[in-house]
Amino acid sequence: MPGRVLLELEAFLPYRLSVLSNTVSQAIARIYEARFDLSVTEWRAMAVLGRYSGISAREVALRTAMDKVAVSRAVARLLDKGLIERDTAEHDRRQSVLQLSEAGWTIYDQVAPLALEHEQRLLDHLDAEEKQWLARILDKLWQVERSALES
Amino acid sequence: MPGRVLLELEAFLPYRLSVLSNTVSQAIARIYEARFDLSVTEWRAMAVLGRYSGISAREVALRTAMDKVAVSRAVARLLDKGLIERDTAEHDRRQSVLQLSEAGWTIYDQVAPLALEHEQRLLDHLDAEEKQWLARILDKLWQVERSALES
DNA sequence: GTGTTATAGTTTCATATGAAACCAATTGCA
DNA sequence: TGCAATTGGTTTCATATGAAACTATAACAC
Repeated sequence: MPGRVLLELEAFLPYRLSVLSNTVSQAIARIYEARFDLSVTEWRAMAVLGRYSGISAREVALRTAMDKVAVSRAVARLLDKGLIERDTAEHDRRQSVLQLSEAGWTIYDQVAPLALEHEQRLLDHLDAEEKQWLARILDKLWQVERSALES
Repeated sequence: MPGRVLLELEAFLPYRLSVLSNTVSQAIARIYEARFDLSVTEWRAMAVLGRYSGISAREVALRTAMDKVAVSRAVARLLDKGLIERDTAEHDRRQSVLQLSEAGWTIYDQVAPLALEHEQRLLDHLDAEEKQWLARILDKLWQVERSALES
């Protein structure tokens, strides 16, 4: 066996990120999937629409890092459930103009605090210094991947 | 609008983890999907078998954080491709005993260095201090979620 | 020992997903 | 102008996925 390279999965950053991210996301998802019958993609779309009302599907895709097919389907289901409203942009009739409906806001106002609460519970286990480093490191890694995507 | 809680997706830890993790994993996956016709689940199974030869499917599932259905299917495909071998455990004939085949090791020896190289490229953008904090913080968050799962 | 319960792994079924093809509106440009 | 290339969004199709049902073996209770 000539100097074989062994990959220690438990210590492999991409793997650790993936597992951590999945367990965290699933924990939160369980909250709103069961209680409000929302999928992760649906909630993500609602979350950006709560923050940026009136944006197009394309912008939802950009801001949620979902692909346009996923957004198209999430939008269709949310329309179906009456949680969002859709118009056509006047300046460009290809684009949609999306916003939460009354009913959508009612759900948003229940889910958003729950999600933030869960995040807080997670962050509560880190001290102030650790939180700062985490934010900084995520920013950096984020930018690395962003620039890699463009090249 | 009575003191509405707004969720800023770009600053929401679970979301940032998810996006970062996905872009990182996909970047690596592209390497071996195209070149070696391996899916993420297949490679993960191979990775743990490279490190822990002779374990059962159940243990593969535990160590990869995949569910048993996913493992079952990955194992089936890897057997098909001749990249792993399967026996039955003598002490418990329900359990399988899995290991990489000759051909499996040949692929492993090509993919493992590529994966580690990609990780390195990512970590190269962090200085020593940042790397230490990252490791420490991931450990902590990991444990939080682990203990949450048990309760 | 027999009956019950638990575990390892597979199969089934219904749903989720992404790539590619597609349609419609817009832009670029000769 | 008119026509090719681009863009926003949807649909199709083939594949991935997970929950639940299932099979086979093992462990436990009595």
